[in-house]
Amino acid sequence: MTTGTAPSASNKQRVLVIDDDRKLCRLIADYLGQLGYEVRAVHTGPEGVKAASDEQWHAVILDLMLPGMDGFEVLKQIRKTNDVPVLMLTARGDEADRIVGLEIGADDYLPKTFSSRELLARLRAVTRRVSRIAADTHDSAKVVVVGTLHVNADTRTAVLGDKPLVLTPVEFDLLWTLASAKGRVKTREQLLDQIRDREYEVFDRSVDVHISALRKKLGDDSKNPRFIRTLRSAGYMLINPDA
Amino acid sequence: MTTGTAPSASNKQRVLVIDDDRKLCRLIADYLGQLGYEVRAVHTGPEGVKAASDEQWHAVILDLMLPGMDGFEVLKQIRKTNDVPVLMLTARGDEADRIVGLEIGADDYLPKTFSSRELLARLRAVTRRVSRIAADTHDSAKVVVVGTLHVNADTRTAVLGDKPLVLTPVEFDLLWTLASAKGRVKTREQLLDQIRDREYEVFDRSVDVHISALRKKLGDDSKNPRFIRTLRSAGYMLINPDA
DNA sequence: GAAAATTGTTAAGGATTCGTAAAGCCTAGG
DNA sequence: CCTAGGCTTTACGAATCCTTAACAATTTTC
Repeated sequence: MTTGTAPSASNKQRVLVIDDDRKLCRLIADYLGQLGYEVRAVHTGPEGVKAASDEQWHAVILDLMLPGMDGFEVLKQIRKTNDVPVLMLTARGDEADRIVGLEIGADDYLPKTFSSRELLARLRAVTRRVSRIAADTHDSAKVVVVGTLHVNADTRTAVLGDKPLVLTPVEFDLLWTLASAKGRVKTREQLLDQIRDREYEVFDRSVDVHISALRKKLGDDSKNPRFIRTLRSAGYMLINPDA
Repeated sequence: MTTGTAPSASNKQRVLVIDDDRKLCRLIADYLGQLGYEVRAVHTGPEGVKAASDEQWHAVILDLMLPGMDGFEVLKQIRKTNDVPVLMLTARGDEADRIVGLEIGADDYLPKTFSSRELLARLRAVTRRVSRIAADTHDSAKVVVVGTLHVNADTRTAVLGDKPLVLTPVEFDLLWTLASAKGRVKTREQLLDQIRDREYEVFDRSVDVHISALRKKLGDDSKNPRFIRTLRSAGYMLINPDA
């Protein structure tokens, strides 16, 4: 019996905040953290783009006024690889910005002077819309992209560049599990849990063997991996090679 | 099941406006009309609920201040049968209303003093994700076409090329289930759920047997299938042979 | 630097999964 | 009660592949 469709590792909603105002970040993180969200804040545009493409998020909160790379540019970069819902932070009443933002693919905006309740309401509205639509179309965005690697849980296929990979069932489940947690470690125990209905014993090497096979098919070198990194005495992690 | 995302006869975007302010309705209709939208306005809550459930809309613009039935109630009624994107019209700055609206299922709001550009931007933002995702899933269609195979749920018939297929009830249900999820895996459990009121046990082979029968009637070779592909340890998938 | 711990890799058989034929079983209609 | 059609179960062969065991390579510990 395969699980295969588990969308994410934990069931916490993961929110990425991109804002150079650390105080505001802290505020948001505290408030959402209390409510059971998992929040990470980064403070520059490039960091934000990287985080958005390296890991899986349920929503992104993006400040339009960033030093260096401007918020619109960040949004555009994110949209190149990602359909994650994006909430823009704009100055209250700055209608032009909001319009441009919405037109290039933001999902909503939040006035800089938002109340915590409004933040929560908008976050919920925006993620609800996504899940509602996903439920409607029976298409729960089951694709994860990591660099040139595309993993599709609907068709259970993986494509590297333009070459489809021929994977065994467990290899695919393993890759999917790693992909939906890209940028975060997965222990052997978690992996075995997800891909197989089996107890994990400390001397169990089967995960290692499958990883080895996977790496071979990915053209990955275990000593200097582009995709699957080993974290000694911890587990494995799928990483974004262009970073 | 209604969705509000189904394409209408014309490819015009259809927008329903629910507002007792006829002047404002006219304004919206004119502006959106120029841009190729098809707009209909109704001026009471009950009319709005009826129109929303009777017809397919791409978006609804809803005034919260309605005589008689209040806007929130209208929204709740609509949400009972319908997932169409809803834009609320609220007084500028009335944060409490906006939050309540978002919480009971609105997708966005529009200040009463909106500019035409902002209206358009929000309309687009709200429908963009829907159309993006729903583009290739005609989920209310009663006919699915896969290459030369046509499956019709209304008549419960399937035709391959010009030859009608003679299917047993379960075979048809199975084919229909696969057809309405074409291009995506269905597990044996899901298939059994849909076609039969029966528990799935791991040693249950009846799905396999029906698939085998279906393939025979489809002239399909299980090792190199044109229609029904086996995904080992996962399930079955209907594929488009010319793709 | 040696020993211990951890991970990488390979190859082989034992286990799983699947396709399909045939037998058994159930139900509706005579 | 019998029949016929259809669904499920059983059985077995074939193909695939998962685990285990063994050894090599690497890193950490002492």
